[in-house]
Amino acid sequence: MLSRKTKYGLKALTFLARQETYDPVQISVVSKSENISHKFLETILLILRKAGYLGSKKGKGGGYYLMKDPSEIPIAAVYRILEGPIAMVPCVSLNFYEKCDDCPDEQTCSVHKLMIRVRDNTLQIFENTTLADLIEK
Amino acid sequence: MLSRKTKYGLKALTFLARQETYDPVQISVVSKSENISHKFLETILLILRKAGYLGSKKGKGGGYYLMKDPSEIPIAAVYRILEGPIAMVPCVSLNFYEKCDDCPDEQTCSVHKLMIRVRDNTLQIFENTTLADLIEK
DNA sequence: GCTTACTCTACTAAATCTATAGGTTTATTA
DNA sequence: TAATAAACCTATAGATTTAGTAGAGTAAGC
Repeated sequence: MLSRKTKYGLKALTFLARQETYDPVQISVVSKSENISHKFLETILLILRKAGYLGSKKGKGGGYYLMKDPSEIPIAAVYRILEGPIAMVPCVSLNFYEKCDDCPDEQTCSVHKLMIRVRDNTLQIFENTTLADLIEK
Repeated sequence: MLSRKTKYGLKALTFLARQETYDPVQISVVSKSENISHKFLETILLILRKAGYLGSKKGKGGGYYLMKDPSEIPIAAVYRILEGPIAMVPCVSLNFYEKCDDCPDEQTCSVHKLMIRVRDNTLQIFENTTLADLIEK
């Protein structure tokens, strides 16, 4: 299941990518347009800013804006920041690898092999899709 | 993330599928071999039995056994029983469809389109992989 | 009728998710 | 320079889910 955090984050990013200019857009404008709680969106945008995808400006006329071209923001990156590992089990994660405590041998684990296939497939989509692809009709 | 319930369920099923005969295997045998809490596995196997994939026998010499040939048990079915929808958002789920409360129009939703692609890919793997495929080395 | 092993209901502890509250900081503008 | 606007930050609360436990009940076999 995709968390609301990630879903809202993606929606907010596409909203910003759809703007004609990259002038700052207020949180409240995004939150109203996309039906997202203002306060919740605040924390999400903050995370994306700290990750370097958004810039912000304080005070009147302030808001958030994209720091990169949408074509340079792969979904995989956004997903990892907001949701965490793309893999369904930590033992097949490339960026967040962890050994399963119950599994003595990954090589012979049936779930492991299956989940590698799922990861490769999902990864292929997430790495090769960028924000720019999402804003096309 | 794959829940432990599903992971344990898949491991238990492959364990049963690897047996030479389909004589009943005690929960405790499976739980020890696969490092799964006995009581937790109990509830998982019960679910799989009620779904028709396992049979059980009570009393001495009792246990669980497969009701179908491993090649007739697609991973997708097991996943849906134990984990729920394969889709990452309910609005792209085939079997558990639900409208998103925040989204006014699915046709123009960028997340929706993306998640349909992910679902199709994952589904393709889960539908075309059976228990029989998992037990091969 | 005793033992074995599955069945079933209910419960709990911990973690995670989805926010919300409320004050702080910074920038603009009148 | 005072007022205002808007992001920044920390903490926390409520709901839900997960993972596992407890313990009594039921059926099968010897």
